[in-house]
Amino acid sequence: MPELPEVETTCRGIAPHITGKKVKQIIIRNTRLRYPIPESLTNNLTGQTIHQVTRRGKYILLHTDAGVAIIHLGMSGTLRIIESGIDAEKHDHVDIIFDHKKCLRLRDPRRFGCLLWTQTDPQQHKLLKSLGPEPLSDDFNENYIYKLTRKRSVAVKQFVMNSHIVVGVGNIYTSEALFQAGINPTRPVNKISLKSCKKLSTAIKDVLSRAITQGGTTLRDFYNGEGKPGYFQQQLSVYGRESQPCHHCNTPILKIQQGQRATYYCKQCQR
DNA sequence: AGAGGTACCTGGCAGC
DNA sequence: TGCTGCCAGGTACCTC
Repeated sequence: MPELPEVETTCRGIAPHITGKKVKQIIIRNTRLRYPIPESLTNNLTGQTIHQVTRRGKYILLHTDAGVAIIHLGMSGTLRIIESGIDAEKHDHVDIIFDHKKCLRLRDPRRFGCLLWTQTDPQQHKLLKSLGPEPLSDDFNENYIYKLTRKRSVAVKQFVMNSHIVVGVGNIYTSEALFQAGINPTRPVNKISLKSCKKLSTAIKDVLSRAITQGGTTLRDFYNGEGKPGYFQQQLSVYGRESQPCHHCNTPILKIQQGQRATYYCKQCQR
């Protein structure tokens, strides 16, 4: 489910409710996420005060004096704030219960997400260490893209989706950004000019920013920290629009397969 | 080093 | 109604 806008929306949704609050109890109903939830999490996080909620790529970090909880929502995870005491449903794997009777509940049907604990710098954690730059930062620009693409022949769609190149841009927003940039998703990256790299970085920033403003994209099951859906799906130009007319030229939108993932594009507008 | 495939897991839906 | 197969927003890890 979540790409960067959804994770950012989740962070913004939960932060005001848990920042400065003390963890009273942690209930783990199922430790079997992508990586097993470590015992060190319960042992160390209980009794700690969350002093900051931050995001790195699609990872959500809960900072305390004792260490940092690292959360990834995978394909189907949600984090929401509820009143403590509400019955858990089938895929509600973890409750972090706070002093003020609020509960941060992690639900993840497909269990592709994770919940880890680190006592050292989270940026140096194995999972975060080699991530690419944040797409909305100045480090992510046409020169960066141009330099990294010269010796690669992979399709631009797969290049953009690689988190070691740039974080947070998943299947939906890659298709959308490539449409906005007018670039065919199958184009080998080393065939893209500096000028097109500029269009690409600009489009990625624009699509992500607009999606964050809309509270993310809810296709089936994304809800923010307060249980509300996102609205960006109403503005999708190509994603999920196979055979429907392109908003710009009326040509039917194509759906193809790239690296086992669906790609949507307009062959007329994207060259 | 880069590219491609596989694995993890469940739910929803189309088709029979 | 019920079964089967396919698809889904992610990404680490393996091999070539």
